[in-house]
Amino acid sequence: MQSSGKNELTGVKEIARRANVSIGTVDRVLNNRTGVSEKTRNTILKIIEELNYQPNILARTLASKKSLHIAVLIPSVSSETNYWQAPLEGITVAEAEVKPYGMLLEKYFFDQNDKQSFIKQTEIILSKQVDGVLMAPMFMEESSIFADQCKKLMVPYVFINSDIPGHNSLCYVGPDLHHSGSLGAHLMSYLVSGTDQVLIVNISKEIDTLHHLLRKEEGFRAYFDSHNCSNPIVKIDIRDTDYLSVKKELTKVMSKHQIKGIFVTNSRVSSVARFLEESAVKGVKLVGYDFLEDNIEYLKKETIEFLISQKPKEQGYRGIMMLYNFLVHSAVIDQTYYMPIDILTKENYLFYRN
Amino acid sequence: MQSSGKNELTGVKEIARRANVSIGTVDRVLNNRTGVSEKTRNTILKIIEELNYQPNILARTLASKKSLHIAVLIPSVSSETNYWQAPLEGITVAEAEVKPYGMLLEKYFFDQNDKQSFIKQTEIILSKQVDGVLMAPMFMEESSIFADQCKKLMVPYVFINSDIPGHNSLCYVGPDLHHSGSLGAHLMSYLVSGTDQVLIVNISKEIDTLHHLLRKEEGFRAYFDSHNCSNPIVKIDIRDTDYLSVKKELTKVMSKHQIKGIFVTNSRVSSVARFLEESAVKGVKLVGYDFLEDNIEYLKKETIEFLISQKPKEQGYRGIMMLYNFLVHSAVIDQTYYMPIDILTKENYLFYRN
DNA sequence: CTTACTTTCGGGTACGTACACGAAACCATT
DNA sequence: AATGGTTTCGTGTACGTACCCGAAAGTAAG
Repeated sequence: MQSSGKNELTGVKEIARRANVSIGTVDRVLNNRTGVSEKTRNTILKIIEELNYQPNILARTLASKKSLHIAVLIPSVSSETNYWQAPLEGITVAEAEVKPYGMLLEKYFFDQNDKQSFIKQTEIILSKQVDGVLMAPMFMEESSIFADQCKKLMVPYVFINSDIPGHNSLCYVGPDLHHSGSLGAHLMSYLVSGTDQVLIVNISKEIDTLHHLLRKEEGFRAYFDSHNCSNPIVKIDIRDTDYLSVKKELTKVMSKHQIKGIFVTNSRVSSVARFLEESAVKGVKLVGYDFLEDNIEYLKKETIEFLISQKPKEQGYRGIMMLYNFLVHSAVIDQTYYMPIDILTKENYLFYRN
Repeated sequence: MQSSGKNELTGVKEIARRANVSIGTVDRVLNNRTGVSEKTRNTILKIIEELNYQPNILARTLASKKSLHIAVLIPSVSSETNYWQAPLEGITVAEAEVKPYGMLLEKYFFDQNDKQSFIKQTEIILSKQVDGVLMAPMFMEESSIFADQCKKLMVPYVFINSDIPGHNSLCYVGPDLHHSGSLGAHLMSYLVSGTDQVLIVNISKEIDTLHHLLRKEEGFRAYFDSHNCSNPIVKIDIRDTDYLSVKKELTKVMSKHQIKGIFVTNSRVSSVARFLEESAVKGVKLVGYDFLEDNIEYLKKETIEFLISQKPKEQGYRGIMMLYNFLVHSAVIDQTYYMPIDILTKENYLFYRN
């Protein structure tokens, strides 16, 4: 430890000295409060400019007994899928990091299969006084309405995991779904040969979330088109997420077609893997999504060839940090923060960081 | 903004009140300074325990006019390779982040091809009074000596990008070279068929850095062994890094063997790609390392099939943050922080974050 | 020129911690 | 008991900013 360079003439005190006023007046200018004549305000402003004054955040948040309240609105971790565990963890890490700097998080969870639960939570949030919102806009319509209400209250909000374009959120943190699907297709192209049939599987109960899956499907098809692969592509939507339903649908389609590769557009890929294993199907290559325990098991056993993951934990972390940097450091925020599209294999999954 | 929950009875003042002493005494205990009787020290310690007291970092660094001085010792960004640009960027980002909290970085660069320049810089660092060191231990011997000197001075040091095991550094931040090589092999196995010959290329001038490349080669071979791939593996070391030398060596080996896949163990893969293109060789699949502009160009043109990258920028960022968390938050640091092993393709490189 | 009222500003205290200085208490010698 | 020395502790000030209160200056009306 060494003593720092000292005698750097900076801070409100120096500004006050130069402007020949008290620090109180400088303070009023800085926090643009009333009670300063236009003349002195200008001289002070000029001096601030000259000095390139940067307020000391430490002292600021120490002196200010205010806290920033952030509402977090994401799906609950259901027994059906624990995908949202990861973003929640990222949010919790961020929480610990920003807490000493005066940011408090309040978490609200909703049921992915129940729009009403979402609406109810938004009402609660609106009744409180919050300074920012981090949300997963799963339900298009309802999320739009809530976002608009936030905008009216001048409360910045960040979308996470999936986007609703056109609703100028402070930022979107999440995957580029189209390219994500294209990458799936690229990987698949290594696994099948020119004439093999390929199956796309969408497994989702809610129409709203299905919409996101369709963007991946588009990307997938786009790759095969632009690389003039002539593989026939079959596609099914499975609207019941339990294993038996999945099994039934897959059995049907697999008997009808000679499928050599399957692309599952979300984390439910483990159900498909289970099906392949149980029915002892050989030679079918599987590509799917997300670093979940179930999926990794099948990756290890090489039932799943590739998993694509988009750093769900970091999505949560970044989302909070965006709000933090905006509200505390008044930083300029990019409108979209696309997550990297990560490829997981048997060899590298051990080193993966969500 | 809302006012926070207030009247939380915490802080030195509360401790002092409960222990019936002044805050000065509490302060002495907290910073374990001398001048406190064993008895009162124990009562204060107990109260601190009970309250689960966490010192306010803001107030602490505000009141303390000390700064932490960190020395950063990494290769300079040469014209030959700008790999170290990325870690430097990460370090710079971290610098901006920790500066308001009283941490100052001093950067020292050395020439990768000149051990003397490394030694000279370590001497300068030792002559200054620093509180921590982040270094790339490229030269085995010299790095060991420097690390030992740091240890003697009780200065924590973090290794970045490559490790020297057995030198209990505070932490190693970087890739697991063996697994990295295995992944290269896995990817290669998709690109060649059972009997094709595969070429491993090490391009490096310095023996010391060559050592790291050998760890990747081991991993590569290990994969082929454990998956009983019978592909014949050829290997060359190229000790001159300029293009003409690379071209000469490659021409020789390619004419002698029927090579179908090439694995380049570091970022020099673009030289090999250039060779393939200029000599109009077709049907040879190329896998190599690092998200560098030259490499990406060839990835786009599909001359390079896969690039493996290990977040060089984040390595720099994490390295600094390790020291920050250790020195400022006195956090417990894991001994190794392996970076994820990322796979880059034509489809996903756009979204890659170093 | 008062009086009353508004605008503009300075001084003081507080946030939670670090650290220097000096006061009080303790102990051991004469 | 008086002296000197050491250990133990309390008080005060500082870090850079926020915010309150009241003083000074300015303005308008009588």
